[in-house]
Amino acid sequence: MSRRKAFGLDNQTIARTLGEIADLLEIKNENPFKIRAYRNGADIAANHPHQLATLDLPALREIPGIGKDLAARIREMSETGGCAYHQELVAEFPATVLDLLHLQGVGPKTVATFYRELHVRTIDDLEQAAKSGRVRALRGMGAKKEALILKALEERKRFAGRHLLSEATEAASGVAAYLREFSPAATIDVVGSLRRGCDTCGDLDLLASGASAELMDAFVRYPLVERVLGRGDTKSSVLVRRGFQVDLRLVAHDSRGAALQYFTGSKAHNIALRDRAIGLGLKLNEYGVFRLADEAKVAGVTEEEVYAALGLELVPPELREDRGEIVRAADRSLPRLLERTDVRGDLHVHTSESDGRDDLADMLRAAADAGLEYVAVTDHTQSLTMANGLDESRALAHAARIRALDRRHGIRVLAGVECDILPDGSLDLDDDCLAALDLVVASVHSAFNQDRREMTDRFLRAIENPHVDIIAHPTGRMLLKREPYAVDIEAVVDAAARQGVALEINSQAHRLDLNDVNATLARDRGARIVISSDAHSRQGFDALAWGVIVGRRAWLEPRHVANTLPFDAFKAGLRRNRAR
DNA sequence: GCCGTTTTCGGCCCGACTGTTTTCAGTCG
Repeated sequence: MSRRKAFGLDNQTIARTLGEIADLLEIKNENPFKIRAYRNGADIAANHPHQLATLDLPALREIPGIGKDLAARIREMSETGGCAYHQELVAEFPATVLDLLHLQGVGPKTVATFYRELHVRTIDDLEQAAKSGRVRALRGMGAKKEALILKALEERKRFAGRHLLSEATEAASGVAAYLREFSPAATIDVVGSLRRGCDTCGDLDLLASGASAELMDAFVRYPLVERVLGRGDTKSSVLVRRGFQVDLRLVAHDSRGAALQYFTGSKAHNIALRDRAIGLGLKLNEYGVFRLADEAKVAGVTEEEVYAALGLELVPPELREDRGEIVRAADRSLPRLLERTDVRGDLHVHTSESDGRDDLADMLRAAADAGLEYVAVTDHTQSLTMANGLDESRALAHAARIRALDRRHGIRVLAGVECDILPDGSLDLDDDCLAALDLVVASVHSAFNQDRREMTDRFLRAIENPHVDIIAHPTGRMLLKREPYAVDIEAVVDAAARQGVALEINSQAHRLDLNDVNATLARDRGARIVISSDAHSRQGFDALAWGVIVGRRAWLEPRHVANTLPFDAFKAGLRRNRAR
């Protein structure tokens, strides 16, 4: 297989361009279905497990949602690095107006008006226009709208919008607990992208079923509320401390199932579901499933019943992305998704010997308390001096201490290291040392700015080292902070599959790396996958829950994840222990 | 712009809230 990638054009870049075309068409007030087609195309590109730039025209057109035009645009981008249609649109509306779309309460129509009437091109232009009272003078606007825009501009500066899954979960739990206390008879559910387990969340969606109207008053009076964005009888939105937008919807008890389904999304999943409903002579909304013929309600109390009315088995929330789950639900062949309790071992754990907070014995006890059957202790190596990384002699001495504690705290142990992959792809400890350990996790912590070729070769060389068992956090992304390294993940996955090296889903909430899409790719290409906590303290094992969610979003079953195996079977399956 | 076992034309998911509108457009999810 050729690894040459024209312009190194990745799916995210294609997705961004298609998304911008959709935004610009929206500002132009184009055909909404054309806009949807581009939006859908962007979504497909962002979530496609294989590099679209490597596909030819017929292969692109085989992807549902990619037709003649989109396929041609993707090919054009792959070959030239640009897209004439996109440039044409940018000539009409400067790309900077797209920033305006991200402001709360500002949509494409408003952006078009600002640009046409006030020549607003940038966020700063808009701020000046609003401050000088020019916004309120526009037709359809007023003093209130102008004040709202100034507020949105201020908030944009304060809150950059998105939140880690872990933080969002914590914030949502707080609001939900408050609402449950106020209205014990109601059922409070967390829905939206949080329920689907997305790695970051823009806002938090809560659903209250069977609550009295007073719950809405209680909601907008939640002590952490900083601002009420909207207040209605059945729907309200607030901003709470630390920049979380929280939306609450109220429905009757007998619509809970339909509302859970509706507000969990995703949008693409719901559209596909409603389409299916229509085909069955039914209508699906947040209140239930209804016969089109006579409006009779046929389901809505539980989610199971809603899916059943559509001839489907219940789809786990993590799969609701319109990535084939509906067909599988119709066949009753959805996977038996991984669960936290399936994970028996943790293969990436730090102690105070390097940069962990707790000592070896405490970490082993905590791992046992977390219900684990085995744990690999993998402290950093010497090139990470600020983490007090181990050289060969310390690594071997540490390994002896680790092995001495095997079974001592009710848990089996493996003596390992998290060995740095140096910029040239060689490893940070010599081969004799690595060979003397039970397990070697290898990862990149330096020279992040290497180009795609160098970084990819660096990983490939590390994978070729026979002492490497696992590659940790393979793309190096830091959610909301740092993009992934420029690396050809497909090439890394293929090499790992060939060499029997496992790829890690790192469970740290700011990493979640591999992500769901890449984990699916790894599974498809036959690479071994492990889910590890990267714990740096006794509490760090809790993070495994996040990694499991990523695995679920990647459709992983227990059999796809090596550390669901019992200790002996896992150990025997390690690359170093297999006859080659 | 995409799609098709009744279709190559004519469809394409649905509802709540806000502000400025005297009946509705825009935004959001």
